[in-house]
Amino acid sequence: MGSEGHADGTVGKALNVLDMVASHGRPVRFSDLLEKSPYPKASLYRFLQTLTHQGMLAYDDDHGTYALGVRLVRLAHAAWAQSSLAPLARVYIDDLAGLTGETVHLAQMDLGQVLYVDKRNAARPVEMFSHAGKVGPAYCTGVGKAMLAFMPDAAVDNALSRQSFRRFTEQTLDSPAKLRAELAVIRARGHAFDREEHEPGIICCAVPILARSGRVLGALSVTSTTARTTLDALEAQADLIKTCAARIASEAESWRFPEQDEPV
Amino acid sequence: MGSEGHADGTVGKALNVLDMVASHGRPVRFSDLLEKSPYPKASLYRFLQTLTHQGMLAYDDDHGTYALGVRLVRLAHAAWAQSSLAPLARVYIDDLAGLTGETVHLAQMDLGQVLYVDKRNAARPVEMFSHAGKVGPAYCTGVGKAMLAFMPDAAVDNALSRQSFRRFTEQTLDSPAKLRAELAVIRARGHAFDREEHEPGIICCAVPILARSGRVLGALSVTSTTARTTLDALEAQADLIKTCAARIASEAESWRFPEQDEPV
DNA sequence: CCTTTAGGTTCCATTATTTGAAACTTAGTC
DNA sequence: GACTAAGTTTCAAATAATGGAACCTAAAGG
Repeated sequence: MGSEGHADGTVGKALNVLDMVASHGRPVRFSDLLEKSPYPKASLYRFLQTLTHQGMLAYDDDHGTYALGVRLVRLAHAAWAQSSLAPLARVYIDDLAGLTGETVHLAQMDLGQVLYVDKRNAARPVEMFSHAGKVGPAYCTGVGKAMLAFMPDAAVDNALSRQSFRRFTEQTLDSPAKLRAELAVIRARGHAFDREEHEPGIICCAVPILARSGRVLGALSVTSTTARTTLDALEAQADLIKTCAARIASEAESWRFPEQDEPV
Repeated sequence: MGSEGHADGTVGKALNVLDMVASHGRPVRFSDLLEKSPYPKASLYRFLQTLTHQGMLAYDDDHGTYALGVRLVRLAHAAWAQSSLAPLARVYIDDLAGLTGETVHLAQMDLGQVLYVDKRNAARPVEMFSHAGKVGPAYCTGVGKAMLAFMPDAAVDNALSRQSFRRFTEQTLDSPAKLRAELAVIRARGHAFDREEHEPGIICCAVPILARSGRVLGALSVTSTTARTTLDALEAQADLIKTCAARIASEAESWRFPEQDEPV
């Protein structure tokens, strides 16, 4: 929430307003926004007008509320298709989910947060859009730690400065120092664990997806519950996950973006 | 496509640039954009800088290309969750897919185009994000015609002015007159068909999702192939689909739901 | 080794847009 | 019918956007 960095120019301010609507989570009234907003009434009003007219927001006449507009859904489809690993990783993830019989997550780093871009749930299929686009903390998730462990120092510093280090469970690493120690271990070992650090009973084994250059492209994890398996059993799958990650990385290197295809 | 609305203000122009990047379909170089752009070099440059700095675009240093940024994926998740029918329709769509054993689409109208917001594919599950966010023509799809048939005249006029009326198949209704005649029939009958008007072999039966006020919230369709079934067989399911649509509408009423039509 | 060229970036005086206090208009209350 | 809260419009002043041209920089050509 309270994010608002330096809104550069009018566009930045307008996008900031967009975020304010998004972060509210449900349709929001003008006056509610006005309270949270750093902008004067008239300015906020005009931003909302513009964004609505542009289809980025939708205004509900009956309730007098603003919500995010469908144009965003359309843009996001393109964003997901053209700038996430998900499309090219799909077949490999399917394989991995099939082989392990567990839930597989594909994530990327976004401003110090983990952004889930794809998911395969062996048990219940579908439910995907509900997870793609979702964000989580980097410091207490397997994918987050796997990516941090292989990022350049400057990027790690930046990312760590954005972590809350809130203690979700007994196991949560609740300080930069503890996390940095763990990252060293992960870098040496090549894979990360989530030892119920984010949610009780949820464990995972995660590996980074690395370009040949060493750049972190994303991370891949196999997730399960303590009721069903153990960390050791998950670690036994580590090589399998690494192989899958390597395939995705290799695919990403040679990726040529497809010509605009036929719609629908 | 030819996105050319009147860009109001700086924000509108910046969003137009965003669309230009999106419509290119793959990472695009500055000079490629410059050719398509109505803006002078320096202005385009600054828009790209701003959007990149804002996370709406991502710049690839290695290739010197711009692509849509992950911030959009995050925003879209929120948009989808708070302003589409999909979240509240999910359970009903699952039912319908189970009962019919066919592919079910949930769509909404967006600037004269059909925007698919959810999908259940009985045969192959998943593959969802790849369809949610996708757009299609309104004049030759079942969901598109179902919505048009129940929209107010002004909105229909507006939507029709945006249709290409390209002939995808022998059956495509290729003029406003033919379409308007069909819409009258659909309004009287309560459901629409796609008689292989968009893709050969693909047929569907679609119904609008209407608020109590009569406002069109979206549309629901059951899709199949001529190889597997017939229009008559699909029509036999019409009441089932209508019931499902009614349930979704009723669910939507009790939720605060933003209006999303009224372009320009 | 020295052009030339193309793709990209920056400058800066001019111009158009944004700004925001205040006035105004509803729609709802007491 | 006066009072209030919520939303909308106005307008001169302040600010940001504009875009032609100059400027880089790296690679291609002579």
